[in-house]
Amino acid sequence: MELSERKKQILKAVVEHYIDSAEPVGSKTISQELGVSSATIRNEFAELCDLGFLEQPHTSAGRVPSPAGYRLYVNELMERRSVTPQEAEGIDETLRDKLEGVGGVMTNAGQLVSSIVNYPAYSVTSGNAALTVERFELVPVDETSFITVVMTSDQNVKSQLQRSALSFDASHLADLKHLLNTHFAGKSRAEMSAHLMSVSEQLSPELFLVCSKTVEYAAGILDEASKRDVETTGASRILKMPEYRDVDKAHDLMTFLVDNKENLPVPDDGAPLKILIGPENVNEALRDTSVVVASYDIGDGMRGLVGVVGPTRMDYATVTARLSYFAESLTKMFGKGLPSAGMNEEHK
Amino acid sequence: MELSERKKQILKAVVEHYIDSAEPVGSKTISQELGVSSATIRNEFAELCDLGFLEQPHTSAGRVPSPAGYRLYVNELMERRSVTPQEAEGIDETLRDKLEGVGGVMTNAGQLVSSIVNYPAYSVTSGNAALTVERFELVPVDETSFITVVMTSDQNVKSQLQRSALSFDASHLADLKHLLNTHFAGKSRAEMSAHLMSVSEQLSPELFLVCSKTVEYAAGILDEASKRDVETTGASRILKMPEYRDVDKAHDLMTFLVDNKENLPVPDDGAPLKILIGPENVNEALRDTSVVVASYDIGDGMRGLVGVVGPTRMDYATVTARLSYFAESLTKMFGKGLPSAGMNEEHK
DNA sequence: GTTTAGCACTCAAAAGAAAGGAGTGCTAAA
DNA sequence: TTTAGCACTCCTTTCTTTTGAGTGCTAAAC
Repeated sequence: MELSERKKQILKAVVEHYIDSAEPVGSKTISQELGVSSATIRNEFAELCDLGFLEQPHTSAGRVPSPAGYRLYVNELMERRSVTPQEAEGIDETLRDKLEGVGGVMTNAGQLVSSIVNYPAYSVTSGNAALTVERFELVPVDETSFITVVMTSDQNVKSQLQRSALSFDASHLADLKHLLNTHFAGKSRAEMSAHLMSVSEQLSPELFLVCSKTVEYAAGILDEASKRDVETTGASRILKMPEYRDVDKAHDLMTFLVDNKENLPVPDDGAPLKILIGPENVNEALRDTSVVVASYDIGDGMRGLVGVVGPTRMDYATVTARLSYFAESLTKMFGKGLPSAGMNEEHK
Repeated sequence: MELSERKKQILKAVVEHYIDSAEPVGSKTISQELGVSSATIRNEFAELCDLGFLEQPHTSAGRVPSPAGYRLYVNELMERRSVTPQEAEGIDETLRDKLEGVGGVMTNAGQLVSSIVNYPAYSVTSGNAALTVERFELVPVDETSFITVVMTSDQNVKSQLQRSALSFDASHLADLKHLLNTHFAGKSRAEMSAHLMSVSEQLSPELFLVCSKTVEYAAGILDEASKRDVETTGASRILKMPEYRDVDKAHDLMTFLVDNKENLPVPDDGAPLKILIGPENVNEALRDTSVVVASYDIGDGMRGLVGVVGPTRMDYATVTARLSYFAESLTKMFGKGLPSAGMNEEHK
């Protein structure tokens, strides 16, 4: 059954008032706004309660949106505005600042978002499990040590100084490098490990040791890259929100955000923006918070996620506008190629 | 003037009671403990107040240690115990766990300390400004790109894929490498920049561009390494402490710990352990907190710092014992050489 | 059939009043 | 010098009262 136009207006007004006052909304407030008497509003209130869109903290209090109310608001009632020029400018600036600073927008994405929307935020960089080693390079340093350079299929380069009991001259190294490249390049993490076994018999124990050390180093890089990484920031912002005046509640959410960040929602459909309201969150600890999460394109078909966590009384309009804009900006940046995107191994 | 033995005993008892109850301590409590009447204690209380070692929240309340009281306690009264076997075991285990995980004890040092002492903690890795590039290596990839490998004087290796408009064959690269190594290896950050100018005239514009890109990459590495890095963790632990039941107070400290971490005390005398009590902290925001900070040896004469932040009513005995043990363990580890200390460029 | 004025009613929160009790300071005696 | 005794302070707790925003319902007005 479809709600009457007036009921929608009322619901919208209640949600919006509640969002910026955090206080139950009374019939009088709404009556002034819509130009009908408070008695009429009260009748409508009662029906909206029956329908499950509003709730009453106690008999003689105003109304508060229920999760279903927020849902309807978000789906149909909310004006899906885009960012204002000022907002856009602010976000652009934040992005510029951080970009010039220490590389890796992705790593600070959470922090940026948090400062942009003023809620705690998180960022997920979903790992690439299909990554392989494109090539090995070995650069001699002195008799007993050399530099291992590993280039992965996403054109990242990492390197390490490696010492060995054996002494190597240039030709030995070249042989080892050839061996590594023919046997291990292009292989997945699992294949590399498996192959290491079969190679063991063909080599002298000493050489095998060096070889396996190198392969393990490479495997470590792939492992690291395949891991999903979740970072949260700005958790302390909740302390300024009336719903978290209760220290224990605040503590619970904060420790969840810090210690349990892996359980933050990571939607895997490709939707650009997802809103999870209160009990829609699977995770117990998020039952009376809302999460807005957006995905952006890293290139190579890979995606990153940035999310915002706040009370259900979240300013959905602003958050969605800013978060979308932020995610789109990131996508654009990766599309155009970052200053040194994919060419730089350093994070942070 | 030296305090009487009994006054010292009383002060010690008051501090210790207050540390674990967070409640003003009355004469009766102490009287039971010392076997003198409460009236006697009250007389002593009054004198200790006059001397500035105790304070009275209000007329009819018990006594609370003043900063000077804590100071005396820490300097003379506290039993400077070392960790119990159980504590040692716990810390060793924490260290082992994290060590095996993703490298860099230093980066997680703060987190480890926080979990060990149950207060917010921070870790400072003081940068090395004297670092130089030990050598450059250039590894060809294809006509227009190569891998730049930079090895710094602390034996760290970093590398980057570099593209160029120019096409390079092996001999060109060898020349460029020679150029880089003769002109820029062993130079400090500033010298490198300066030298880049003087080289500019000897090279073709295109070659100079490539050269300067490489040098800038190296300079960036040195910059990064010379920067002091402060990380804080466990800030939310304060929410469990009675002095931070007030959300605003908690918020202030937490945002300070997160956003102003650069202002956390970083003592530069070589003392292994330093305790800063309340107003002894220069920083306004730390005026009613105490900080215990220990330094550990990274090797090569470099030092790292780990610190603990808490209310002045901090459990100094436990914190100092555990923190010292932790710092000593780290020093030992770096001394013996970590699994791959100084050989691995990845952090985080 | 809506809408609205009117009114009695509810209930949380704020304000006030009273009781309780831990702790003090002071005095005077041991 | 120590301690018992006692009046006093003032925070905390509890209970009561007041207040007021907001409600639900009814009956009249549109």
